[in-house]
Amino acid sequence: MTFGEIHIPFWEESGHVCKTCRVTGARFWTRDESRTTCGDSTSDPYTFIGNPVIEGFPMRGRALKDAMREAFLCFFDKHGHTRVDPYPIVARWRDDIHLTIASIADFQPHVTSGLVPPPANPLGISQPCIRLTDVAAVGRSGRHLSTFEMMAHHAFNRPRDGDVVYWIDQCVRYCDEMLVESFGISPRDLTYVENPWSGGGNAGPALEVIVAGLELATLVFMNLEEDEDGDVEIKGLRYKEMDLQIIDTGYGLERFCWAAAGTPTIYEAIYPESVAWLKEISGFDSMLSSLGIGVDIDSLLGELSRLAGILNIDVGTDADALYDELISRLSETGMDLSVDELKRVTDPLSSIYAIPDHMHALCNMLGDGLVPSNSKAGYLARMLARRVCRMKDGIGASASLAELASRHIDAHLDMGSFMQTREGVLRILELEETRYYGMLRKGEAAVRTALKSLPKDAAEVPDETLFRLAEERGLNPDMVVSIAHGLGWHSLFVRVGFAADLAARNAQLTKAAARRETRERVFNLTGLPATSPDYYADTNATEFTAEVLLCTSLSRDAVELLNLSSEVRGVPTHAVILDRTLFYPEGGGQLGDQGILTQNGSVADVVDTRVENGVIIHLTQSPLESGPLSGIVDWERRRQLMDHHTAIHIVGGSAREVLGPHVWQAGSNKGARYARLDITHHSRLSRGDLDTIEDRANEIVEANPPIEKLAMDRAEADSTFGFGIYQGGPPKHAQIRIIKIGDYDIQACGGTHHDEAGSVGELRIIRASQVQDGVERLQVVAGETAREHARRQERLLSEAAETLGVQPDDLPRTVSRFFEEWKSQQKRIESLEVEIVRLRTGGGGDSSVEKDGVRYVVMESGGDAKQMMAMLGELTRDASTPTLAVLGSREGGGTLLVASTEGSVAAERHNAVDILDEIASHIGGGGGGRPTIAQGGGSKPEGIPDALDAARSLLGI
RNA sequence: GGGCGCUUAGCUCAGCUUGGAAGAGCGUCUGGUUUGCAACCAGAAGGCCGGGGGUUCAAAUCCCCCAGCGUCCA
Repeated sequence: MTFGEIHIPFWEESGHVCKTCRVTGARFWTRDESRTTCGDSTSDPYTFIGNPVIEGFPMRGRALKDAMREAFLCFFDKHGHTRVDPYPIVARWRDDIHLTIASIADFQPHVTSGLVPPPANPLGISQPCIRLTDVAAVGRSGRHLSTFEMMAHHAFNRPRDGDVVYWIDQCVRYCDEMLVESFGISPRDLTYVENPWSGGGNAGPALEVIVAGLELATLVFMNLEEDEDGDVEIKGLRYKEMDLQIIDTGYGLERFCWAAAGTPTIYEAIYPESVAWLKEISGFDSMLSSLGIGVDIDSLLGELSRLAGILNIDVGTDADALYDELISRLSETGMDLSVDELKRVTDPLSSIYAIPDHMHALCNMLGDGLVPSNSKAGYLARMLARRVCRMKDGIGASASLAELASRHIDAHLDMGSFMQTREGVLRILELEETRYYGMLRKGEAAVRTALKSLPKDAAEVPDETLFRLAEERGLNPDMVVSIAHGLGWHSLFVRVGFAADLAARNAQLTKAAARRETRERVFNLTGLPATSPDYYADTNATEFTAEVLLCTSLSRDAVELLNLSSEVRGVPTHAVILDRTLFYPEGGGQLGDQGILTQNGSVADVVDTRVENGVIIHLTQSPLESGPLSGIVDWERRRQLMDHHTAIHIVGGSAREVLGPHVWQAGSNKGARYARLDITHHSRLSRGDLDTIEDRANEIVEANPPIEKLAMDRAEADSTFGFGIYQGGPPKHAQIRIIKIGDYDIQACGGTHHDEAGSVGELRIIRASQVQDGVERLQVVAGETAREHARRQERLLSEAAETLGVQPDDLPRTVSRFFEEWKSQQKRIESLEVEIVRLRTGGGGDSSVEKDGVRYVVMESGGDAKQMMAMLGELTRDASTPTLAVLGSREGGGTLLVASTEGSVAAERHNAVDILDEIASHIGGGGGGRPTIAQGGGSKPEGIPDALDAARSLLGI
C-alpha cells in the first residue's frame, strides 16, 4: 500500500469496489461494478443539469443555500458535532493570508500546530470563503465562484495520547450516510476518488467525493508533516507522522445547491434574482432574439456548462482554440452556430453571471469592515469592485455599483451579522466607483501619450506599452484598446496570448520578489530560560534585583541588524540576559525601556530592550558579570510610553466610534517623543474629523474608566470579545493578554498600560497623513509630550512672527501678503529686464557690422544668462534681418552666447557650437548647444574681451 | 511588504528618451464680431516645472533624499 491509498472496513461493509479510472488512471471506490471512469474525468459530463441529483430542495437562491446549510449542519449536530459559528471572511488572525480560503484556515496555525485546543471537537461549520486565484474563470466556466461556503466537519485526534475522536473510516461513513440519507443521493451515483493531498508543510491521504460528474466534497486526512528524517516521501519531500491528526473536510455548499437545482450554471442556482435582473437591465433577451440564432438558449447554456466542466477553462488558455472546440462539440449535439454568434451570447452572459458572484464577495469583505486600498486585502476588494464596474459597463447595465450592492444585500445577505453597516458598504462602493472612473479618465490621457508615435492604422500595440499601462495606470489591455478606438486608432486589437504573457510576467516578478532574505538571528539564546516579565505585575514599579544569566558583546553587524530606533541614544556594546526584569522589551509597537543596571557599584546604561522567544535582552553600553545586580527603569520615559500606548488605544476606540466600524488598526508605533496610529479609512481626514476624534478621546480620558488587564485563553477571548481584539495583529500565543478600557476599547495587547485612562492626561492628534490608500496615519501626543508639543508650536509661531514684526495672530495674513508682493515684484523685475535688453540691443548699436547680407553683433552685454538669452532673442528672432550674435558677460565666472537667426543665410553660413568651442577657451570653460544657439561658461571672467576678439577675427569682421 | 509611475498655468495634460529661450487645449480678462449660441476672430494676463541636495559652463529634463498622489503584484 502506498501513500494515499485508503482501505477501510466501510468499503466492504457497504459494497464498494476499488477500480482504476480508464481516463485518469486514478484509484476510486464505487458501488457500481460496471463503472469504468472515476466521475471526474473528461469522459464524465455533468449529468445533473436538468436532472437534479439532490432531492427535496425545490427552492432557489438564498433560501436554497439556507436550507442546504441547515441540512448539513443538522446532520452533524445529530452525530455528536458541536456547531461552530463561521469566522470572518477577512483572516485577521493570520499574517500569511488575507482572506479566509477554507474552513480549516479558521484553525491555522495555532490549533493545527497543537498549540491551542480547538473550540470544539469534533465540530461542524459552514465557513464563507473567498478565493481569487481563478477569478478570471468566474462567469465563464459555469461553475467557478470567487466566493463560496465551505461546509465542513473537523476532528482533531492525538493517537499517541490515545485521544482519537474519529479517523478515516468513520469520516467516510458520515459523509456517505449524509449524502444518501439527508440529500437523497443515489448510492450508486457516488464515487470516492483517491487523490492524496499535500501542501504548506503538511500532507495526508484524501478522497474526492463525486456525483454526476460534479465534485461535491473533499475529505482530507492530514497526518503528516514535513521532516528531514521522516519515513514517508512525497514529491521529493520527506514527511513524518504528526502528533495531531486532523480530519479536514470541505463540502461545497453552492455545489450542493447546483446539484439540487439542476440549472444550466451554478449561478442560476444561487443568484437567480440577480441573474434575471441583470439580463433585464442589460437588454440581454432582446439582444438574443435580434441575433436570430435558431438554438434554445437554455439547452445551449446547459450544453456549454457540461462542456466547460470538461474543458478546463483557465487563465491564460488560448480562448480562440477553446471556442473552436466548443463549436465543434456543440454541433455534435445538433447545435450549429458560429464562433461569433457564440461569443455574442457568452461574453455578456459571463458578466451577468460573474457580477452577482463578485458582489457577494465584495459585500462580504466590506461587511467585515475591510476598506478598499491599493495594497493588501483592501486591494483585493478594489480589484473586485473594478472588475464589476468594467463588466457592468461592458453589458450596458446602467446601475451604479452601490445600486448593485443594495439589491444584492436585499436578496442574498443579512447585514445583521456584519460589522459594517449597509450604509457604510454603499458609501464605500460609491467612492470606489468614483475612483474607478477617475482612473479611466486619466487613462485616456495616458493612452494618448503612450500611443502618440503609433500610426493611426496600426494593428497592434507594442507589448511593452501594454505592460506599462497595465502596471502603472491599472489599464488592462482590453481597456487600452477600447480607449484607443475612441481616440482614433480604429484597427488596434490585443494580440492573441498577450493576457497569458502578462500573467506570466507578473508571476515571474512575484517569484523574484518572493526571494526574501530570511532575517538573521542576532542573538544566540539557546538553552536560556524565558525571562520573567515582572513589569506586568506592576506597571508602576521601577526598581528590582535580578541575576545575570548571560552577557555577550555585540558586533557592529549585530547592532546594524537591530535596526535601532532614533530614540536610542548611543550604541549598545553588550547584550545582557537576566532571570527576571522590569524592563519592557520592544513589542506591539511600543519601544523598549531604557534605564540602568547596577552591579558592585558600577553602572551600565540600558539603551534599549528587546525580546526573542520570551528571552528579554537588555542592550547595554558596558559589560556585566554573572551574579546579582539591581536595575532601575527610566520612569520618565516609561511613563511617557505608557501615556502614549494607552492614548493610542483610546484614540483607536474613539476613531471607530466617530468614523465607523471599518476602522481597524493597521499598525502603530509608540515612542517617548511621539506616537502614531495607522487606521483603515476610506477617505482623507480633515482637521474637523481629527478634532471630533480628539474631543471624543479626551472625553474618554476625562471619564477615567479603569483599565483592566486580563489573561485569557485564545478561544475564550475570541468568543467573549470577538475578532475585534486583534487590532494589533494576529495573536502569537495560546494565552493572550486583554487590555480593556471601559467599554471604549478592548484589544489583545502585550504593552504596558496605566491602570486608569485618566492618567494619560492631555491628548492631542497633531496631524493625519496617508500612508497608503485606505490607511490614515494619526500622529498622537499625550501627557508631557503633548504639553511640550504645544510649547514648540508656540515657539515656532512667535519666532516667525518676530521676524516679520507682527503678532502671531496676523501671521497668515502677513505671510500671504508678502508672498503676493514678492511675486508681483518678481514680475516687475522681469519686465524691467526686458526693457533694459530692448534698450541695449536696439539695432545692435555700435557692435553691429553688416557683411554679405548678414548682420554681425559681437558685444559684451553684461547681465546673467537669462537676460542674455532675452537679448539674443531680440537680436536674432527677426527673420528679415539675418543675424549672427555673440554675447559675453563677466557674470557667473564668464558667460558666452552665440546664436543665429534660424532658417536664414546666417544660420547656413555659421555653426554656433563651432564658434563657441573656438572662443570658450579664453574664459577657461566650455559649452554647447544647437547649430543655431550655443551657450557656454567658464571660470575666467577677465577673458571675455579676448574671447569676443577671437570671435571677431574668426568671423572676419 | 515588494515593484513601477506621476507631480509643469485656475483645470486637463504635452515637453524629460538625447540637458541648451517653459508649451497646448479648456477656462479667465480685454477688444472685435453676432438676433442668438458651450459660436467666431484678435490679443493679454496667468508658472518657486512638488520640496531639498548633487552632477554640469548650463537642469522641468540626469543622479540621490523627502513629501503627496496613482497603479500593479503578494
